[in-house]
Amino acid sequence: MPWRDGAGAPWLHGKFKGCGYRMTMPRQIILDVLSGTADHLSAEDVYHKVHNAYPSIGLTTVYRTLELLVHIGLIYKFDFGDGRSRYELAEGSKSDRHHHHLVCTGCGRIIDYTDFIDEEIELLKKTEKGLSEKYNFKITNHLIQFYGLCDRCQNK
Amino acid sequence: MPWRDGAGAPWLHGKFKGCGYRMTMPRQIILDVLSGTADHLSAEDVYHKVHNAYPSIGLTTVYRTLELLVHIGLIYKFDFGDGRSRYELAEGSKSDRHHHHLVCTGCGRIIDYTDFIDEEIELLKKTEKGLSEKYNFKITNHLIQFYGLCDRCQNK
DNA sequence: ATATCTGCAAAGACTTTGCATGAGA
DNA sequence: TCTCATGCAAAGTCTTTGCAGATAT
Repeated sequence: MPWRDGAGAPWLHGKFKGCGYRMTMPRQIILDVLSGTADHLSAEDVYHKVHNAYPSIGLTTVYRTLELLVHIGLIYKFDFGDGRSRYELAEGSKSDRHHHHLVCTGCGRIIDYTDFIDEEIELLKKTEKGLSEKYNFKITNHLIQFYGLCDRCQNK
Repeated sequence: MPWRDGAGAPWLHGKFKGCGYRMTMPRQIILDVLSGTADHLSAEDVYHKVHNAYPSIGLTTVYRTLELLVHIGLIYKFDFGDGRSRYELAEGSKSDRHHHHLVCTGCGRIIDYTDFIDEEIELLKKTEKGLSEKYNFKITNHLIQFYGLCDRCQNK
């Protein structure tokens, strides 16, 4: 069976094979789904979207693939406090800018922002360096989120 | 039954009553436990510690009390990625400085740090102001965490 | 006195695991 | 061919809910 013309098909094969993993239909389609949305999908969201193109897929496979993709570094896993994990493509995969999140504690809406990112990055670099030295802690990642009420939820 | 000489007994009564809640033994002891540790306890951690002083307490009450304390703003709830929520006293309660966390993805160890906090706060204020205006988003809280490997886990 | 709080048991929600079948390289 | 991946079902974990009895004010 030929590969679908998925978003990241060409170089993803290499990425998978290089790590000793096989490129399969479910994996391809899950990546397509993640590439094709700007939302922050939960495992079940992904499952439902994938189901359209590939009805026989199981939720287990979705979980296992997402875990794998996080491990490879192709996607990020987030917790926004609503009890389920959410996933989004890592920057390298798309022409996505590095961003952080505004989380509405009223309705759960997530807003991506890139404002002040340059200054943020600068401070983060400095902080990472300082913390690495002081605590001998090898920093690989960071998380910044703001919580509050979105415009809709303020008027209630 | 007289009140225990708990850490925050005096002013907490007021805080509870002012919000229409009753100050009970379980609540008092849970607060004592949270005040008496620098760790980031899970609900079950709290349950076990409270159990020593008050064996009849139920895990349900711990969950309900923690939720209440978060709601009142006396404690913060965190997710460090290990599947369970963790709690720590808010700054006002103790003479605790505002801090953020280093999370070791190897062993789950949490390190509090206060380095660069002043610069961080400054940038955060600026960012909060900018984001509030741009997205009409009323920011109430923020979260900053660094992930990586602690000294022990790097040598494995 | 009475509205709130508690503990137990059961249910709920999300995620992981075991295992036989199926599919990629 | 032979290992890796999948799907189903079942189990696992953390957390929430329902309800009768206990408790604070």
